[in-house]
Amino acid sequence: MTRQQTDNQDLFAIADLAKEFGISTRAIRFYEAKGLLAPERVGATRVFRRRDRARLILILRGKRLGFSLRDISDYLSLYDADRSQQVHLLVDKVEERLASLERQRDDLETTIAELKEIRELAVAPRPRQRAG
Amino acid sequence: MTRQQTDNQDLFAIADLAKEFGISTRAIRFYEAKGLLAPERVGATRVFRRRDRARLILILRGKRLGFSLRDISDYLSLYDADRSQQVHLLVDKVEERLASLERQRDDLETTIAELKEIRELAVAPRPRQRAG
DNA sequence: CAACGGTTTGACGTTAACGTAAGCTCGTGA
DNA sequence: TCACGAGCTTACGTTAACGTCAAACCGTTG
Repeated sequence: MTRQQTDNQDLFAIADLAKEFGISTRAIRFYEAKGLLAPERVGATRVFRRRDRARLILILRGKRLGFSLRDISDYLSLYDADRSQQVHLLVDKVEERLASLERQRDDLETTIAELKEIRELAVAPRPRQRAG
Repeated sequence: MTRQQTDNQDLFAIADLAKEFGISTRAIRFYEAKGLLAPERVGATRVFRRRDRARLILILRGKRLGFSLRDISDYLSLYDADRSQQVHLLVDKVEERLASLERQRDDLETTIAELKEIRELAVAPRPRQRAG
């Protein structure tokens, strides 16, 4: 299967996504095996739609944030929690996630501030060796 | 060796730090093996000072941010880059780090915003089933 | 003196997240 | 027709970050 071009804007081969996001096809299959993706099949061949592509974007962002695939899986379930879940249960999970993310943001801000300070100290005029 | 109490405020046993930060002594030894910590020794026993404790705090924060020990090691070297490094080299590394962290912060902000939206949607009055 | 709690150094086990290679199928172009 | 490229499954290999013993060494306390 090669790139889906003229026929349907909405269908992607596994190699399309791999190339677009700079990951391996193996990784994508792995995400499917872990339940993070669920592409359709034509015969044995995976066919990805926009929805799968969107999920993949979320997966990769989660990875950049340092989350495990397990975490990301939970996170994704918050997205497509249409109405299968009890609303208050969903909200609880979302709140929990939010709290954790905001803690992470604080850590991040602190780290950024510290690095900026290091930078300033480095470029600042440093104490000169006193003669004598 | 038990907790260093009356004698010296500045000395910690491995178990002290482990308990304080809720990690295993194994983990601490592992960090040392990876060069992230370098406690002194009294005989064979490790003795940690405030400096080591401070580094440990940075290590754990790095972990919360999803960094590998390798990354954290590089990061720590920015801190104690007294004057062993060329200033502009240090600044380059710091800038690089900063850029990466700011990208991560953007990802984080996006994620937080999305979760808040999910929360709002969940609690918002949902479209009612039309009779008829 | 003997047991106990804390520490040490191996060394092997484990989990996550893929990498890599083998072997097979299918559609297509020379 | 047949070699090629793309895809599939199965399965073993790899790295990181510890967990989990095991065996041995103090210092002290009953």
